[in-house]
Amino acid sequence: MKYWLMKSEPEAFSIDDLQARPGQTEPWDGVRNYQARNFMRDDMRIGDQVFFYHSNCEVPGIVGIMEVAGKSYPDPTAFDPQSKYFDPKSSPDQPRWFLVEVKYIRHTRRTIPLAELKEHDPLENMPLVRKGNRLSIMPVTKEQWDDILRLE
DNA sequence: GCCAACGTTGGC
DNA sequence: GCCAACGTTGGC
Repeated sequence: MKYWLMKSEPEAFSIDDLQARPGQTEPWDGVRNYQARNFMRDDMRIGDQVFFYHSNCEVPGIVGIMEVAGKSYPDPTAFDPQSKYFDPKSSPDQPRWFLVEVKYIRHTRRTIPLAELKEHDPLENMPLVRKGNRLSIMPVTKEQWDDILRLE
């Protein structure tokens, strides 16, 4: 089993929004970055554990845990001209963007702020805490996962 | 294939 | 709201 971290702006989609879908999976759509796409398309497996991270908000940080609940498939929002994620270069025949389904597991007991993660030396190699990092989906090692949960 | 211009992300 | 960092686009 692998571990991951996925970012979302809470104004667009928050951990509370995910929780509000009990027993349902949620498609993690709208990712338009090749590296992040490749993680979803090629490396994520059902059952992988994922930190939910709130970005671009008052207190950016880890707010919960979810689980990969469905294998990857082409992101349908890329085909929809009405969608803000529409990409005319992606077609059902030759899809460019992919997503996975996720499901809610739990909130963390508190928001674990980015500022705190940055001060925690064992996490210094995480892309998340490195300057200028914009990757919205990244792998997390088992050691990092356990470390972060100890900060909870 | 280079690289300047532009757009986006996301912390602060 | 600002702006640094970075990815993408397109002219040449």
